Amino acid sequence: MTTAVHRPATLEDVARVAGVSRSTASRVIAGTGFASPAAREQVTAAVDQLGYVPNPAARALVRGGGVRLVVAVLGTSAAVLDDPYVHQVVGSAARVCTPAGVGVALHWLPFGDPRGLDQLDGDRSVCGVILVNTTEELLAAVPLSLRGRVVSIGVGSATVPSFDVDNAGGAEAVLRHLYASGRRRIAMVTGPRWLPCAQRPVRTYRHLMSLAGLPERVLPGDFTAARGRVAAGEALRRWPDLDAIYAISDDTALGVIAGLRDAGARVPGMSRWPASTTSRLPG
Amino acid sequence: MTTAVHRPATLEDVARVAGVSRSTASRVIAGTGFASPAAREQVTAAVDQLGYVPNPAARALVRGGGVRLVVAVLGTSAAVLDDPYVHQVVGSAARVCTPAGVGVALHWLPFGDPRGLDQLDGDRSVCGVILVNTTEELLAAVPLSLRGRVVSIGVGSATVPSFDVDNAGGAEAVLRHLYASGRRRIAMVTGPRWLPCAQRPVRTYRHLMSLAGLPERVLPGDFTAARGRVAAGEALRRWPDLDAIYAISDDTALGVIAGLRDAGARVPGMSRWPASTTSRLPG
DNA sequence: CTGTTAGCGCCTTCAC
DNA sequence: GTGAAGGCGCTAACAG
Repeated sequence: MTTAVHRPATLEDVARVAGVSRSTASRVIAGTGFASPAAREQVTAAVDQLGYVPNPAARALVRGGGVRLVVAVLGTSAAVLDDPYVHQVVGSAARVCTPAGVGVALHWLPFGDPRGLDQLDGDRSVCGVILVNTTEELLAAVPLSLRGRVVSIGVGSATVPSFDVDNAGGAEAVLRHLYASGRRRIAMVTGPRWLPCAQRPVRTYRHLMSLAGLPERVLPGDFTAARGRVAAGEALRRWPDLDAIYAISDDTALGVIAGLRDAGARVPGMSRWPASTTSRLPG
Repeated sequence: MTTAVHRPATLEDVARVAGVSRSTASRVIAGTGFASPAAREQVTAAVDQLGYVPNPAARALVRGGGVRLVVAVLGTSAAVLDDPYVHQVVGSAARVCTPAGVGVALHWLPFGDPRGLDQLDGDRSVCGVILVNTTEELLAAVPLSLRGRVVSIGVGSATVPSFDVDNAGGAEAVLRHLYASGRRRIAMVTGPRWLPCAQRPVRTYRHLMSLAGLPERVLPGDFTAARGRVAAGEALRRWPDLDAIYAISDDTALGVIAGLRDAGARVPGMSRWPASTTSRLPG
């Protein structure tokens, strides 16, 4: 029955209501240190009577921990931050961090400018960093004081642990599928040249094509739909007999599909259709 | 040339190096209050000599502001937090909040349980809330002390401002496109029944179908791919002459495509093909 | 214009 | 077992 303006409860309030000191309240709430069953009882009662929620900011301040996990994405422009893949990383991170009172931030690391990371390690509110689109150069630019708080998706190093999805396996599955459905003239739109972990699917592609005695047709991409669209046109021009395009990243694949439609090709199938049949939105 | 362990610089350090007091340093850094050009100069020099970054947690603590923006998603299960749409909201929010030192958190609001919001308003570290999948009930459950810090995507109220995309317009564009490409037996897989803003495209669909003298074929969906897949099968069973399915949400659309392929239908086109031609992954 | 003085909410030694 | 005291890094009044 709070009558006044509902000011969020503080530890002080809890302690007062529970009839104990702040220290005791803190101990039972943080679950650290000793407390008599009686005190414990009082405090927990007070907590949910007041709807008390510890303030992560204050907690982080005194503990020296941070309140933000940074997803740092290397790219040639800030547009990388709009990539669905990045969004998925951020979303998953947010979900995991929320119960711990940790928020997620999104940083663009300009390609070729290692100072971005220096800024992060001067920030006491950062408790961890996830590197996306990691290169060897980026790994080398990780400040010492950030070690132990950084992980990488893709390539890692002795001081930066890494994890990744099975790029090669995925590529193999897709290509075997295309082969099984009869495709024999398969082009590939790659990821950026400078990204190490994007080379794995390319190697797999080259390997499988050579195994099957099929021609290698590689077009450089950059994970964007725009590039996929253009690449599709190039592919059709260079290799008119194409019967499949393997594009890395969902965005690129959608761009490729758009590009194929632009050119009047049918997807799936890649056989041309009469231009007049091409659907278009009403003006 | 720091030799010792690189402890992140504090305002105190900056003030000492600049030869001024903490207050002065604070003023020029926060850009608030007066400061002589000379002092300003000293301080900024010290700042980037030390690589100083203000601590958002400490700042939030004293200012009474928060350090986290919460994206709160209403849904029947925690799985809603994995939705690509939610990820996009979180990603965009993170991008915007990062420069302000604000992190993003992701909360699931169990459908029919309004207490989730109460917890948020007891949390001093929360500076704002974005409601996703908002219903009237949810709007009514927004605590008074949260007013002014909450916005909604979709429906809003007198105290909760809202914004939204043009659902109806999007639906109309898609349906006109299908019509223009010759489709006349178009089914629709909807969003959840309980979500107000998901009803708009349904109304548009019904309206346009009746305008064109076409049959209404509506199947309930829930934004998931799984439901889309099942719905596609149902649609084919109930209306074997179908020549298009309009699905709301990308996930649902992908599920529908998968369901159509399960049933041996061709996409795009929706004409059946010989089952033997159906591609499948190699074991 | 600048420095001094109080805290923000919480945790963590310390005595008791 | 418990309380009192100090401080995390920063800003917002105040005096000078």
